[in-house]
Amino acid sequence: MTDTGEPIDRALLAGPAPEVAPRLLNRLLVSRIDGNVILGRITEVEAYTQDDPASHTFRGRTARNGVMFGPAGHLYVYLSYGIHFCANVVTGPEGRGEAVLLRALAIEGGIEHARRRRAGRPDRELADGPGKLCAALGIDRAHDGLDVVTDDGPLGLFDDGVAPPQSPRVGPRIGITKAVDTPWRFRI
DNA sequence: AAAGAGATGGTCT
DNA sequence: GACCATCTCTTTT
Repeated sequence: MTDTGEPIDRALLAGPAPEVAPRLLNRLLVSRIDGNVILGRITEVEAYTQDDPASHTFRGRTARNGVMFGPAGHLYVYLSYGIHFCANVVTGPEGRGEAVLLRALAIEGGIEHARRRRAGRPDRELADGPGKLCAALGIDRAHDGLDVVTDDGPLGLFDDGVAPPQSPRVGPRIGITKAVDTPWRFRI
């Protein structure tokens, strides 16, 4: 089995999303969906909190966003623009309604499976967007609520010893219309 | 290289 | 019935 290190510490995810987000850079997201093992290193993320007008949780709990109010370390998956799935890692204390959107990955293992799921695209475009990374790894709404801080699920977050960047590139988030100046986007 | 527009469906008002 | 935490393809510079 590939050396992916160990699952990341759930306690690390219990902090505020804007603090957790940059620490997820360079972690490994491992997919075993449909029996295909794919490793992706996280290269871009965004933080969303409950006080944040751009967040799905800003107006309170609904059927869709319920997972974001649950315990840290679970995955919040939603359908974007009726076409693409987007995946978030829930952060903060239970009841708080915040998460980190996974925006981009560098595929480091099982790339042949990612290529098949993203047929016709060059390697650098396999997972360089939130919808694209879900397509490449096979993530869909069946995975909403899944615990990703475990070493034996279909999806897992791992720390293989590569440190997060000391000075990630920080800037405003993408594709939103509210709180457009809040600098909660982090990338390598 | 940049800009524009259509696709497409669930969620919430 | 409006509004999207997007992507891709087409058209224009």
